[in-house]
Amino acid sequence: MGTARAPNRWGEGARLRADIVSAAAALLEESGNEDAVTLRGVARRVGVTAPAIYRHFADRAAILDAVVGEAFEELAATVAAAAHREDDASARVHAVCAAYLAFATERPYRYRVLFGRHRTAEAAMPGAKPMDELRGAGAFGVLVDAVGACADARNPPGREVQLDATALWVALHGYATLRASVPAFPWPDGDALVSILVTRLAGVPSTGPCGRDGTARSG
Amino acid sequence: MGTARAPNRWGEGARLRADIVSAAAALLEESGNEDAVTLRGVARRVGVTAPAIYRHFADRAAILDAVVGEAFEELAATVAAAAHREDDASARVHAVCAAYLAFATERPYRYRVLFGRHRTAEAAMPGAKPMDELRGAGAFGVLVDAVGACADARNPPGREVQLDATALWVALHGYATLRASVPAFPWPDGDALVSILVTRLAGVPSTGPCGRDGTARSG
DNA sequence: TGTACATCAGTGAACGCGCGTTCACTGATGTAC
DNA sequence: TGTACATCAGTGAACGCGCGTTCACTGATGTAC
Repeated sequence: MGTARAPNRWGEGARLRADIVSAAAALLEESGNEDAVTLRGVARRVGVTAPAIYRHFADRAAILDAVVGEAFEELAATVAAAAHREDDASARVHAVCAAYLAFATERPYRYRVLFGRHRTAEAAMPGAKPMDELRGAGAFGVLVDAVGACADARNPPGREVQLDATALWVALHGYATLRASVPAFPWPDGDALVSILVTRLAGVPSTGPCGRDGTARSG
Repeated sequence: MGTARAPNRWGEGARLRADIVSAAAALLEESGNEDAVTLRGVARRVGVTAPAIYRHFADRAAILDAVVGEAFEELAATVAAAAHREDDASARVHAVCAAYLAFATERPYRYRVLFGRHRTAEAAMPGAKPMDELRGAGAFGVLVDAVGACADARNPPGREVQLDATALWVALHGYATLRASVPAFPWPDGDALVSILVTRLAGVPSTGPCGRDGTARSG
């Protein structure tokens, strides 16, 4: 693994930084374990000796922080793109949720590292922060906007958009992680469960009038 | 840490096994990290040398498996007890969900190890299993029964109990893990979110008639 | 055009550490006769 | 009641390993004069 690599030329040292983050993300995706992403392993993967990492990152933790930051940006970009593709408010909520779940399904460990870390410095900070200081605020904001637009369009006023969006997010996250962790569970086919979560939690119709139920399970 | 310990007497060697599992669970709860539960760390905690572990466990992984097995039993017992304390069908669903979340809140890392492990031998098995072969089937069965009894009592037929219970479980899991991972998020006060999830996903009223909304947020 | 020097991007060797696991052993407790 | 032996429940030393990190260094590329 990790063929030797010619040194970058003057002024191009920053390329190694990007390669380190990519290698760390790939290692995370393959090992499925944050602790398996070692500094030496990343160096091997990139084709560089271990001390070379220190020119770009203060320590091992900084590498993982960079992976997390990049993953948050990817997630936000993914759901924002899905939102922009849909004009209809209800369809947009469904599309955003589908994109969110697709990200979690296709990159399960990258997704996991976003919200699955405990005991980090960030998680240890007690009390609420303003939303815009939270990593992940971008993706959540897209969801809030989509749910809000849908509420404006057809729901009675008084529904609390932030609360609805939070409930929906929580449910999507649970589905994303459990489906990966407990694949042997008899999950319903297709997107039956997603439809139920979206329609019931955000008050968004799936098709036809604003009903409570999602598509029936075909089983 | 780990004061020296007199050897068990003849026939009482099994006591060490129980102590090992307890120590491993405690280490998990304190470190917040499965990989931090090392065989040597457990031995230190128990007050025994490392090789003594091998009299009771084949290897390090077997210790963690035992912790997981015990945690699944604890969770099932907790939710079953909550269910038995309530006669009213709707109140029972709420009580079961509250007990589930309380378990996850009070023992976050023990909870996390139940459903938060990826790439285990079990998780790698593709395809669905019969429910009763799944670890965690006990706790989930309690939830299904509670939701089912509530549906019998007041909901129109045709709602799919298994599907409703799955949606509810997924949402509870998401809430339990996210609240621990992202404490800085502006979570709604009290059990507003839980009420919403229970009432909307399982069709269970919180108080009064069978409405769609949970208790309003006081914020 | 040449040369001394500065800077960049990394290498190679070494450190101390804790880990999982194996091995031969020890001392206390029980059992057969 | 005594004694030889078996079993149990562990100990102590050692192994090879990969880890994060530090240190002095090398060779290529640029710049000042």
